[in-house]
Amino acid sequence: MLTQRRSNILKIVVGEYISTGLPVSSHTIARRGMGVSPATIRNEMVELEEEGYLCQPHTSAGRIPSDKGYRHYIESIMGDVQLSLAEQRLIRHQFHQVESEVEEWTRLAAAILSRTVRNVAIVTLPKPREPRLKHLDLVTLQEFLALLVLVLREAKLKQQVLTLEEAVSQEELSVSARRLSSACAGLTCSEISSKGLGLSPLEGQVVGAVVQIMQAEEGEAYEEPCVDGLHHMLSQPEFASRSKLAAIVELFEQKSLLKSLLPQVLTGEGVRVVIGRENKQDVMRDCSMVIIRYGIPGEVGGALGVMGPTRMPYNRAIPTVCFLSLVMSEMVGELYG
Amino acid sequence: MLTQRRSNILKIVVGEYISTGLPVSSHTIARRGMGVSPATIRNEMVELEEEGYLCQPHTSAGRIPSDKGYRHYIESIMGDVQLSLAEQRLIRHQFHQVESEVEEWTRLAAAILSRTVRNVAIVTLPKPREPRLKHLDLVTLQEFLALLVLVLREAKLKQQVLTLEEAVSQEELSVSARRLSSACAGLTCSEISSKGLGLSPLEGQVVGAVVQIMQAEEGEAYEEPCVDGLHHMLSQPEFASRSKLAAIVELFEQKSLLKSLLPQVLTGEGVRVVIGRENKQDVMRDCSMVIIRYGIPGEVGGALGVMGPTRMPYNRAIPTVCFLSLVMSEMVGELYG
DNA sequence: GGTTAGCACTCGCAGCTTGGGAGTGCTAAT
DNA sequence: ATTAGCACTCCCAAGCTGCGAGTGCTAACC
Repeated sequence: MLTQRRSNILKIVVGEYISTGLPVSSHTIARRGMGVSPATIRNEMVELEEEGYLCQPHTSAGRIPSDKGYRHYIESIMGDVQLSLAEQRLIRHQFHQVESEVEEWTRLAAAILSRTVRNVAIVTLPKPREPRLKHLDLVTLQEFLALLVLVLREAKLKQQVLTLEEAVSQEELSVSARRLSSACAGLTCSEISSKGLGLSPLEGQVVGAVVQIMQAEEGEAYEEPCVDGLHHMLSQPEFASRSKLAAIVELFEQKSLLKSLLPQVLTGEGVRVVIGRENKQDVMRDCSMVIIRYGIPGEVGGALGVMGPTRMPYNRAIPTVCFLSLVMSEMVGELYG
Repeated sequence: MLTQRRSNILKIVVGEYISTGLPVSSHTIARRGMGVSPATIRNEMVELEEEGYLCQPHTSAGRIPSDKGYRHYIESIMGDVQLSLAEQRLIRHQFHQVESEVEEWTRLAAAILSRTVRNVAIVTLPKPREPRLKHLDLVTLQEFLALLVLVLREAKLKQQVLTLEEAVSQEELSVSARRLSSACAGLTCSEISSKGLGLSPLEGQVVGAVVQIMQAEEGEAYEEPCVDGLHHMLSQPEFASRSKLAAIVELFEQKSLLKSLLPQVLTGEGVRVVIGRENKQDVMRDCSMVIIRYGIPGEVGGALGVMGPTRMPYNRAIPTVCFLSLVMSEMVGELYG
């Protein structure tokens, strides 16, 4: 356990380094109002370094926090920071101004998050545990072409163009659509496929397509998430080197970070902070993520979070992420009942 | 008009500079098999520089093409390059492997384009001149919540959640939906709003929402386009400086380049190349774009193109962009009849 | 013992110098 | 018109240097 004074020093180092990006000297700390001289602080810093909370970029430079230092700062020093009420109101207000469309919410959440934390925000669409069909419809496009429209339980639309065996009128399509819609409403993909229905060839084709779409939906981990604020991250000095920068941009373009971001956040509730080398990927060893789930547990949910250099304003990121999760959960809750 | 020899020299300078990124010396040109000595070439290069086709980064460096040099290369020297038949087949094959969904096509086109040209590809979704309603449907979500689903002429879906005045059963919703759907099918936004229909309050609300959505659709220039391959551009040496790089990334994140990209390409058919300072935006004064329309003129269409440093492989970019436009036009044509 | 002033020492960094090399422009000869 | 020869320019990387920030150590102090 750290003494009170060391804890204070660590706090100042983290705070100062996060805001300036420069190694923090004993003088700076002394000026930030501990009642002792730089020399004393230096002695303490040696201890902090030996215990692994701080490190030096090189001899005769100031100290910067290590991953362990950040961790301790977040867990034991920072405390339970909250967004101010004014900020909370502002965010709520912005959400109420936007039309009630899920995709808009995620975009808005990403925009707010990236702006307040000045780093990259990632927000996935909410995904239900198991998609259920709500409604289906068929619309003729051309003689042999029809559009199959699915509405899933969570007000989510899917579409597919079907090439028909023979010309079918809109009338006939509507009849089939109505029949299938009422037969399959509320069912999951497997329930639909196992259900024996007396089917016409057309209906068989439609059901086949429905099952295929829903299976795909079920299998897919998440949709492509909404990403915003990449430029914030790229302008950080830690990405001065071309290679790091290219790696990060590529990471975001391929969206392959989903594969790693989501499994991490899926375990457990509450906000999760992954710092530096705790990340699985090597490219992210100088990055941190603050991520959280939102939605209704066991029902429908998504993930949102912010990513940036380890030198990230955690005391802004964590409360913002938490609050956005809360708001998004409420909005999703309202929609899905 | 340029003499044959100067034209040859320009051709070599452009080709060489595009592939290496280094100023091209008279020796290099001489080696690339003109039958004359470097000294002769130097004399010619002085002329070319005076006429504005070449420039020198500094005295005693080789020459690089100016914007005018690139322009002349593209218009008079490069000729009418085509993608090889093998490449054409490969691209066609990839398009046929993907499901028949417009969004997939644009994504695929962007992926192919960015990969072959090794620069940023931008592909918009096709947008019809004037949206027409094809079909609408209403689905209950909760007691006072219904989902309005619109199918527009081009197999495009729109959705909106409606908060109802009173509880309405799915039965009633379906009846209204059917009524409105057949009444409004094939109409444009203004035709719908001017049409006097005997409407229940519910139907009034629905029509209001329909008109609003369609107006928005009509007003919106383009949807957010599909962008791919940003990392290619960022790894080019011309974006070594942080400020340029940040400006470019921001440009793409804000998607504000739409406002300039699209008006440019909307005028006139055929491929359009915008080189360096010909670009309106200052950030793009070292960039070129190769852009083109696709779709059915006057009916439905989008834009696609590639953007990169002025030192761009135009002899790849132009044929690829043209061919993709052709393929996309065919696919759109098949769908929209 | 904890604290602190003083001081020597370390190290990065920015600025300067320097030598080499690539490439040009000019001139005179072919 | 072409070209060899040559002086000249200028970039660039490498090496050097002085400066300043910051440390660690030691000895004195409370």
